[in-house]
Amino acid sequence: MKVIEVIEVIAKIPLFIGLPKEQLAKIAGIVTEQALDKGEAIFSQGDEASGFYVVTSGMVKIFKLSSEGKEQILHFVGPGQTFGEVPMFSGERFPANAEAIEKSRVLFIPRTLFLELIKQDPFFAMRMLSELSKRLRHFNRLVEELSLKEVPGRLAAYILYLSGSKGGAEEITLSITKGHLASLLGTIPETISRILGKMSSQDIIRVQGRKIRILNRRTLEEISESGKYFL
Amino acid sequence: MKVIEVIEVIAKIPLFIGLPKEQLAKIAGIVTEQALDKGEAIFSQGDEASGFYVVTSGMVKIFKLSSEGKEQILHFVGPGQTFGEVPMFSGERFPANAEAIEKSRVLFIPRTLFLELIKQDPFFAMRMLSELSKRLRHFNRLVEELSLKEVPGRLAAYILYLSGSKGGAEEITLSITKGHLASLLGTIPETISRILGKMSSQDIIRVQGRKIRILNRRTLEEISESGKYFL
DNA sequence: ATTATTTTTTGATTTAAGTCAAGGAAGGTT
DNA sequence: AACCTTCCTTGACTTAAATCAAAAAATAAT
Repeated sequence: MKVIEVIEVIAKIPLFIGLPKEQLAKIAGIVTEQALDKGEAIFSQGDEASGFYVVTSGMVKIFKLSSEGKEQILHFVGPGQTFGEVPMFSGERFPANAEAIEKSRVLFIPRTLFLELIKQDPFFAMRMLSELSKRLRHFNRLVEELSLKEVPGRLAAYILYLSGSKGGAEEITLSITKGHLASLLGTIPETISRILGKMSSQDIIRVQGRKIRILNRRTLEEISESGKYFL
Repeated sequence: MKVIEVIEVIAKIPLFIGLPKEQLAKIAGIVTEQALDKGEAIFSQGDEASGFYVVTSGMVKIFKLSSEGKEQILHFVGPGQTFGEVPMFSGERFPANAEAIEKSRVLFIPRTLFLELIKQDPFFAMRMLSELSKRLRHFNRLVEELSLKEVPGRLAAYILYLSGSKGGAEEITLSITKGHLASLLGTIPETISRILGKMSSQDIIRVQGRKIRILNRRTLEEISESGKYFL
């Protein structure tokens, strides 16, 4: 990857938006690129967090593993998004695992560089603050969904969320497999399959592969809000 | 509450530790105090976050409400601890409810004051960064416990956590009711009661009111790690 | 102390969702 | 095309935990 391309990528990271060209060029000179095959691990729970990552292509999953090997996916990270900043910032170890779920490329930004940036531009910390509080809100939502609702409610909320982030689109396309979706919602593929099947048979949605078309938004909202839906 | 007392309280808040006396005095001149009865609401989900709070006495619970009124407690806040900074910082609305669970007193610190502080001392933002990433780690843990483990595992982990925060003490005392504990662990009082009963009958712990004595730490750790325990 | 209120325990029952098992569908590879 | 994975669906069964109901215990109030 050329330096110019790297600058283009990092200039769009929320953390780095608004930085002067000279600083961006400096960063671009230090970051290293990594090519990853499908299924390749980037780091594991407990590893030293000596820097953080930006996805330039592909898709990375961040997940925890129970002692039996059952995984709970915390989130997926796609192009332009970053991961690993929080433990990097506090100098801790990574609290979760990261793995590419398809052929991907990531940039690695070392901690030392980051510390220097803060020294040079104190308001740089402000942007970081904003990012962290966004993350907190996201976790807040995750906790709410995992504990307040039953699986159909979580699934309905997730479909509406995807639709909403596209301005109320009637048709959405999953960027992940249904198995991954299951883990993201804290359940298993079989359960997701059954609920999607039931919702289809009741003409609430229409499912074709990874495409989901919303036929009855009202009902979907009810399921999401009340959490009640009988299989 | 006298100004001197207020200064003493806020000087111990992680966010304000290390600030010069003049700034502390200035803050103390602006904060307002609130006395709360048991069960009194401080703010509700959706309210404008025009500032944040510090508990000076009593206990406050932060919780979400499902549409049926079932509550999931996110955390409890005791003397010296703060709540509401995250939405205050990002200028959002409160994402949860706050309510005193006993007679309490809280200080209110307005957003405007906070913004001025950042302007005057950019490194003030650094302390905030550190605090936020600690919160994130905490949420991380909560998500893990809610989704990776069954209820006995969560309870075992919670008991060990309380013991651990007391340097491995064999006897711990709950600062909350068992009903609140249930909600905190994403379950109901009956289930907590049954699990504690079973653990007692197997001499893993001994329960007397809100006191819990650990008799068999090894087994407790196994339940926490494997998540397996049969009632 | 006696009443009232909140908290905790116990038992019977229901239910959502997990497990196990096995067949299909889809996608990629040679 | 035929092959091989990986992904998805369906069915029968099991189980952890929620719900419902009611009594006992502990706290607080008068």
